[in-house]
Amino acid sequence: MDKKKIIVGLSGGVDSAIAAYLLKKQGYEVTGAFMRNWDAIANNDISGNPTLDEPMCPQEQDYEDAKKVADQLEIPLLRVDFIKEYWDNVFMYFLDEYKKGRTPNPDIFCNKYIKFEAFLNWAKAQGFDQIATGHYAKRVDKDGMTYLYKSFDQNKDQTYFLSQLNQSQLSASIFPLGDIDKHEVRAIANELNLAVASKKDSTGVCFIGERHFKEFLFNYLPMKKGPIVDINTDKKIATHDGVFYYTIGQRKGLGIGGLKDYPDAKSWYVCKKDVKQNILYVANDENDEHLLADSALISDVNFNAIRPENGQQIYAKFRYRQKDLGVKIFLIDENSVRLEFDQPYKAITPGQAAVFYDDNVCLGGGIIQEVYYKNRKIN
RNA sequence: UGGGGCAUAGCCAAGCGGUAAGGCAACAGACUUUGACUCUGUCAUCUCCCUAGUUCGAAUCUAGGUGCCCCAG
Repeated sequence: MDKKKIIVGLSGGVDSAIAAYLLKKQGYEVTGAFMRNWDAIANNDISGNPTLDEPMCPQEQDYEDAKKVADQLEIPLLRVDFIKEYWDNVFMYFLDEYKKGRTPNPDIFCNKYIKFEAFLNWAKAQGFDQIATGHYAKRVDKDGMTYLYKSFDQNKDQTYFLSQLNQSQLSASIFPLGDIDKHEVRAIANELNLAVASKKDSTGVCFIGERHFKEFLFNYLPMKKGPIVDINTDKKIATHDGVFYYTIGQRKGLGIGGLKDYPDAKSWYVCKKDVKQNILYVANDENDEHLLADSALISDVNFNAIRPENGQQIYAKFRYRQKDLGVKIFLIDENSVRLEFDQPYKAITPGQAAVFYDDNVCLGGGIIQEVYYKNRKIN
């Protein structure tokens, strides 16, 4: 039997490097691919971009690192761009959501449309059997289905970002890091003497990078000042730069401090956005009732493998790196569900992903559409 | 132009003669492949509106300015 031909997305980081190494060790015929999906200059990513003035743009630096890794592992490295696809399928969506006053999660769409669609299709066309990535996630084949499980390293688990993948995407993918933790990844990289063994984990929007977020959005969304209103008194207490720059539960960046009428003032938190009237509502207590929700309507629902039962008790994650929270799931139709929370949860934000779990099984996920508290829609 | 009150960091605010609390904001770092939250750290030193004085020593007392507020006109 021929060796399976695998192409690994090499980002220039340590995770994908070790993913490639493990596959090679397992006997696959491994090729690396470096993807570039964001052109800062062409995409007008100017304000809030800390790396504009650097002699080598960060993607080229990452490419150099990926090249070093490929050379050390003795695998070929291909290069491919999906700049247009990224702009059309991820970034436009991202901006549209912001314009609606919601808080999108671009990386979930990046996986759905770029890494596991554009890239996957490209790889197949190049004659590869499967693609692999350095995601911390586990693929489990059982009963003729391909399931997505949380990674062994619970702290790094990235199934949240993979929740929109379907059967054909999952079955064409390999996640070599599913059974080891980050320390081990670093340790292997050190043993191999990899150039990127100690490279800092990358953060920020995938393929774009770290940005001063509000300034980054200034590039694409016009500033539009309006009132910040105390939701408990309905009084204007400050001015904002445009409701879409803020997200529910946000504390930093409001610039509200030391108000005469609030001698015991604590920190202020965003609890509601009125896009139409351009009003930002805030509450003066991190435990304010206006931050709570007890049920939500989830749209764009995808189940990775099987559909849960109607009314089943499961867990949901409403933000990456947030604890799994107990919910009951009610199936409404093919693409939407309603979640009833075991108890009120804080800062549930429309536009963000709700990802469903049954213990370690990632069932799938969707986009938070409407949020309710005590049967009243609060967004 | 009579009386009273107040002037402390970006904002709110302690201090009442002994060598500038605290909170919010901001900034930095940690955490993090969204965006938040969270945690840690920094943040008044010819300084407490200005000037002069009393005192060993004043943000704190005195006098005079300046500005703002309230009451009465």
